[in-house]
Amino acid sequence: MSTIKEVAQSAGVSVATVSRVINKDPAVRPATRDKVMNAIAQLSYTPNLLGRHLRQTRTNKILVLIPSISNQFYSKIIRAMEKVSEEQGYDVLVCMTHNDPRAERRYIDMLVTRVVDGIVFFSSSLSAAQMDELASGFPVVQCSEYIEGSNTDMVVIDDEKAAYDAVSWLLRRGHKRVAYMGSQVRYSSGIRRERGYRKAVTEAGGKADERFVFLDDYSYPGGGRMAGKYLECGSDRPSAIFCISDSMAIGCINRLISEGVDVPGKVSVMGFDDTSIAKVFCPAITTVSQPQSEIGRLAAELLIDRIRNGVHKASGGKLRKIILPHDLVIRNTTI
Amino acid sequence: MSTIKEVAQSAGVSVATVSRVINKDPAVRPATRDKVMNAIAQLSYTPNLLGRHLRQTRTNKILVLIPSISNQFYSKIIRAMEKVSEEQGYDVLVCMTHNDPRAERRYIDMLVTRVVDGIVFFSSSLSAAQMDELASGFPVVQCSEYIEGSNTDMVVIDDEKAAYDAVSWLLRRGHKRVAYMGSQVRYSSGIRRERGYRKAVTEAGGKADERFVFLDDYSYPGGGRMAGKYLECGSDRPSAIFCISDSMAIGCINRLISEGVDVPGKVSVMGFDDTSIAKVFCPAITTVSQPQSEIGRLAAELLIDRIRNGVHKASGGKLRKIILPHDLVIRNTTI
DNA sequence: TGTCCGTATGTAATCGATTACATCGCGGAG
DNA sequence: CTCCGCGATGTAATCGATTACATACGGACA
Repeated sequence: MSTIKEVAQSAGVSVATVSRVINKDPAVRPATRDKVMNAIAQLSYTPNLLGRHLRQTRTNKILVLIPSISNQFYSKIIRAMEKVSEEQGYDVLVCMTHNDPRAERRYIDMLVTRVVDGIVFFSSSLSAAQMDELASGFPVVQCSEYIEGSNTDMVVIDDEKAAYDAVSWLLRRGHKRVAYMGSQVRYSSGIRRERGYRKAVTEAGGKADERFVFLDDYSYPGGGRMAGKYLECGSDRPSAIFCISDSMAIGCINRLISEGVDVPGKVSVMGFDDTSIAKVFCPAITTVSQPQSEIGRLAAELLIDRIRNGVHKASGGKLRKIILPHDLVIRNTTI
Repeated sequence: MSTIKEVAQSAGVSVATVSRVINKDPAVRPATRDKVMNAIAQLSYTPNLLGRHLRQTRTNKILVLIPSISNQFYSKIIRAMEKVSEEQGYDVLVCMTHNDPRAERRYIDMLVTRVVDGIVFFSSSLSAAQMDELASGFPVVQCSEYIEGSNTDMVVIDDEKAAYDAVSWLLRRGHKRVAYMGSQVRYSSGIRRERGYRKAVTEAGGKADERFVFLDDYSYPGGGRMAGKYLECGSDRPSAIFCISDSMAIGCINRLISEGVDVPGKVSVMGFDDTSIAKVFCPAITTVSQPQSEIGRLAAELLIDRIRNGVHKASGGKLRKIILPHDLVIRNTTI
């Protein structure tokens, strides 16, 4: 690989001039520019960004940290982030933590060691203090998930209220009891949704029956397994199930149907996220939708603002916690 | 942010010594090491990797380029890559091209400008010549998809044969005709699968009826839309459908069922990839499985080998094209 | 013609690390 | 007692770029 020095030599100018040409400095004579451009083409030279970034102390890249790409939910959000980022001249990198704190640490290091300019967190295993400390030195935004007690910019929905609304709706529709299917990994959103679930149940005069609070993972198979447990409960089981993801709901519904239990005839099932399959699935899934594009757009904007204006000065130093509205989408898996 | 120089000053040693401590050079006295460690902790110093990488000319990061994370197929493959990479001390970054050549170019620049050490391509919009040129200077592996006529390391399955096997199986089971549902975006794997489809149909004495070759996108809704077109074909439509992805198959099946068409009673539907939902879905989906973990593992190994041993010297300079076996997984959407 | 000024380019410091080589002090061998 | 070698540390070059500052040149003006 050729360097700026070789180009300079080959063009018969100094490295400074080559750098000027690369950076489109108007103060270089057309004739010189041409010479340099030729040399660049000749040697098929591309600047080493490490050198540039080292000098400029910025990289124009942002990192998005998610647990896993196998969860469809992130797809639309990240797409929106990419749109904003592209407009603003930033590249978006995605890394997966698989809820492994060590992996997370390695990727956070990319920020701390200045390989990227900022991070969007979807769930983190940091403590509130650690997160706050990171955010005090680097541009950081929490998205969808957030660490309880932490103070950073964030874009979220009111998960507790969303779950409360969903479960309340089921109860109002005449279901006496509602089962809960959540995540074993205690994502903050999961905790809040469970809280909303319990609140709705309690307020309706019942109390949450621990036999009907199931935990597994976010996947289709996870939903299937929980449906299995649910079926083992015998005939006094609830007539409605609130799942905290669409994948769970689908895994669950398929299991129920294959065991001959009619959905929604015998059991109503509700999902969460309104991912692309929810509308297409048969029966179409009743679910809680989040404004995914809006979430992604805002998160990217907040982050880039912090990057551009400095961690402490952006938005006058004030934190921004944006809570976006959720929405109940009634389809055909509930009566 | 503090630098190595500040740490040196604060510890009362030279930068060289600090660097030695960071890099665990055994030749530094325990007492000095402690002084330095203290200073590091005091200043909460973290090395700037740009500086290090600039000197070392490697970054220990590999980039995985995929069209979009909304396709579940990549999930398990990338997971396997992450495992290998972690063992070998590499970080995995994922970027999405959305089939936009400009976006792809920007991410390839991360390789050319030495921000990452190598790239795994899942589909690319480069020409064969461009890909070959890139591969002649940088570590590159093509995975699942590959550009026809290009010469790089690659890990793939025999898509043509896989589709041929799948469709032949349907024909042998007594289906007189088989419809094809593929991707509008002409991924190389799609082209080869279509070729395999046509070959099977032709060999069985028929010829592919263009009315029954549908193209849309890989998504659930795409499958639904094609099912709509299929239904419009009236009563002389084929009794089996071969889809080139599980999502398509699911979207398709759901649409068929909701229109009262029994699957597999009236129509058999076959998917591709054996993603996690295929087994769980009801009815469970007959599909073509690819050894995803194996694909990911091998692709990462090939790439890291090229990175470690140099583009031209790795594997004695020979290209490695690994073709892995596929497998027909018979479940309940076909008779 | 001499001074001044602006334009185009070169020189060299700099970013933050690594690392080849130099240096220093100390203990053991002769 | 001197010299050698080795272990521990420092000095300075280096990676590949950017950029502040210096300089050379040429033209305008008095």
